[in-house]
Amino acid sequence: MYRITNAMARKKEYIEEEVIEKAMHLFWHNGYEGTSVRMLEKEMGINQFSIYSSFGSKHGVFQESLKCYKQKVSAIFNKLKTATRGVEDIKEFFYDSIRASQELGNQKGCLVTNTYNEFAEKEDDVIRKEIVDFMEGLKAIFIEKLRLDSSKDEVTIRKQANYLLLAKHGLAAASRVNSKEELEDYIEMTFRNI
Amino acid sequence: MYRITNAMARKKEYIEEEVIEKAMHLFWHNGYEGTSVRMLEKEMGINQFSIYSSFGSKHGVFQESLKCYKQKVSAIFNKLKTATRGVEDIKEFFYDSIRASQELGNQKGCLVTNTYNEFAEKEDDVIRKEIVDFMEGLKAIFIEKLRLDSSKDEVTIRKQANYLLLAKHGLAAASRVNSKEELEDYIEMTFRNI
DNA sequence: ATTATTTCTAAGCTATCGCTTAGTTTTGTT
DNA sequence: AACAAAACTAAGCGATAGCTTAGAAATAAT
Repeated sequence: MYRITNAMARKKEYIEEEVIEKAMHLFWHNGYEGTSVRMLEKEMGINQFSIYSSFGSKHGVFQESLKCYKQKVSAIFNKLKTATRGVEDIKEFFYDSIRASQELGNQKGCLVTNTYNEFAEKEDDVIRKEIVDFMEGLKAIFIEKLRLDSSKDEVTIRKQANYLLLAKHGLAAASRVNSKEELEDYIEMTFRNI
Repeated sequence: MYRITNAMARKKEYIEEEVIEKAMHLFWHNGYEGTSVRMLEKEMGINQFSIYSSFGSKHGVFQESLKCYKQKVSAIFNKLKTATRGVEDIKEFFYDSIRASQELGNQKGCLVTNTYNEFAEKEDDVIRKEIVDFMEGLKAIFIEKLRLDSSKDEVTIRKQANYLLLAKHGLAAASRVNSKEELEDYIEMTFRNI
């Protein structure tokens, strides 16, 4: 029997934040079901054992990927949050989202909304909470901006609901368009009467 | 050696049109990837052998299911085709679609649009053609109705493109809403400025 | 009744899924 | 150098995917 010591062990040969970013892009492009652990293994550049010891499960990798995504887009969120013009800021938010999606090298819209669609029929409270938080957060910001424009008018419950719809379907549209131009048309169409 | 005769053989114990309708509902509810051949076997009430001898492959079953769906909704299409009011008819088309979806016992929006989303990144020309034909057909009808309303105005290319977007995203929205009321709100929001 | 033909049931095929385990290698402390 | 702890490689686990096949059962002309 050896007594327990504080001997140090072998070092990790990868940085978790770095490999998760690669996983995120894979999930973004192929969806959750469309991404296998073997694919993750290849893309992340680490063995399955390392994946499971770092993140527990494929689901765990996905959760971390979602967090990574949220962090990547947080700059756009903060810009919208601190903006002061009103509805025009919301419109710009969508254009910022398109740009960010392209800069991140991905044309598959919004990872959160893609996930919302894919997980719609699944019973997965962890993911559902992540998504709903994101959507409701966006809705709250939208309503704030709306208040800036119509300081005299009341922001009715129904108007608030419409803004949640806008957040949901607007971002969803980004995942379905065939081109940047098409998405721009869609945004213009959507905002024509707000 | 027996000589070739015209002896008749055993009869099929199922009607292909009937079992395909059941398959369609399964695909509608769970998507293509979310539906396994074992599930089809159970739902259609026939053995895997029969599935493969009748339809060749899972893909074949899906193709027939899409055709079945198109036939089911053809009544709504024809109503829109022969309508004469204009944009108001398009709006009613969406409401008819909601009603039909509920009457067919399914709340998963439009099978064609769901398929469009699920097959977006797949290389599957057969399915893609089915979907594009459907969308373009709908767009053409929309433009016809638009002409009724603005007989003097020109129906620009850009306006036409917007109507394709409307067809695509409007139907897509139907697959993402949480309630009938939400979809109605979305339709109202969409049509507020057309 | 015999025969050819088709449909049926049920078992099994290979490939891949998410995940685990056995055993080796690397590490810092003793 | 001896040792415990952690991370590595690679093989393999049971379950399920889409699909096929072997053989029994049913059919109608002969």
